[in-house]
Amino acid sequence: MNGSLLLLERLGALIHQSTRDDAARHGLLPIHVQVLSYLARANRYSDIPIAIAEYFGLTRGTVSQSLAVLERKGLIEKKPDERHGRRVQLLLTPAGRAVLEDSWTKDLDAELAAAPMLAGQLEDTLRGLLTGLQRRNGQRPFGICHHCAHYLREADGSRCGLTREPLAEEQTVRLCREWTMPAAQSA
Amino acid sequence: MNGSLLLLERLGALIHQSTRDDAARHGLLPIHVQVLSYLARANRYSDIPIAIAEYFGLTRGTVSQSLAVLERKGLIEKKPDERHGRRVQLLLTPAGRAVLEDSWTKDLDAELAAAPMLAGQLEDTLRGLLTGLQRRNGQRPFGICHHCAHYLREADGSRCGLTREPLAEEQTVRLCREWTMPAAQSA
DNA sequence: ATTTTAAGTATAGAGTCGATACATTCCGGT
DNA sequence: ACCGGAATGTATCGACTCTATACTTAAAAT
Repeated sequence: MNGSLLLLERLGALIHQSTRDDAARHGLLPIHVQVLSYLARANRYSDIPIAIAEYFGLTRGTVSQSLAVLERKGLIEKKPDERHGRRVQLLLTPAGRAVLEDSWTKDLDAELAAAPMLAGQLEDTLRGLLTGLQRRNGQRPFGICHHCAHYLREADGSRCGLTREPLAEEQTVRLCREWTMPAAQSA
Repeated sequence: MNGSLLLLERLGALIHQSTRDDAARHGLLPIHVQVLSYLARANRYSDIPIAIAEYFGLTRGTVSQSLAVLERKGLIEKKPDERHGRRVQLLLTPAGRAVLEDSWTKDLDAELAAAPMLAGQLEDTLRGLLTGLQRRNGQRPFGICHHCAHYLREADGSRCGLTREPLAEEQTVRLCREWTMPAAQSA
């Protein structure tokens, strides 16, 4: 029995609570803010409803309704994808971006600065927990291109080996639902 | 900007998601399981609706409704408190206890065992984060008697200096909403 | 060309959650 | 003993989540 277990459970509850407070300040619910935060960090393969469903472990129907609310409030825009008939690209509006400005993470940041632990070590531990939990839940890991098995560095930029498309530098630091762990670090 | 920030945000989302999965297995929602888990660890000063509202940052009305659901499903019982006319003591039924048996924390436990960090160090860091977040949210800290400023060790057992009542040993390891940090460790 | 899969939507039902109003009990001071 | 406020719990309304189910349409596989 690990003593950190109850602490992590409580920490999860507090994080959820802080997110709820943030959301309430804008007349929203936690999942709304979480979706906005996700979209602010998703690349062009991942700013679609199905990716949100996978990321948060929700059904497509649930996500569809939450997105309708966000669109009605003018926080996101739906843009049909010409190349894939059925797909809808989700874009943050300036108003949507503004919601992310004041966040509980400011507080967390301050607390972390005072934490009596090496930052890198804590990061490694948390990353390990995340990866493990995701694997156990049968979820996609949602990493960034630079550390992806499909990432190809080329003479004049980079390319995704899965879609064969060139990648704008700005896209490669965003979350991707196609992310795959390279063989080298498959521990 | 701390790198652990996004990790903790994602970890919070995953914890919530795991809790939702656990709850769904019993036809419940996350908050239901969280309330049951809380009641399993609350002492006799803290197994009342108002304490749950404080612990999870919800209004009394919201908690009242969730408790009605749990009672209707036979997972808790409400027992009027003779000494305090209006208060209601909340007790887990065997069925309620059974819900807590299979939990995502089993997975988390396994992951923690493989974590490349000293258990005590991680615990200290997490405890610091918790305390800081709670203070920033203006919440009660909800600790256990053994580390409480009101805790009095006596010849034949122990006593709560706030209520003047003697404490059964079994009660002193449970969460208490009256918990106060001793001056010595007020860092 | 036909089937299967993927992606999104629509709808109904249970329940959360906040807001508001209300009832009851306790506790303070006078 | 009385009054007023604080604490605790409940009732009700409205917006919304979330699942389940059924339904579309487009892409992929055979």
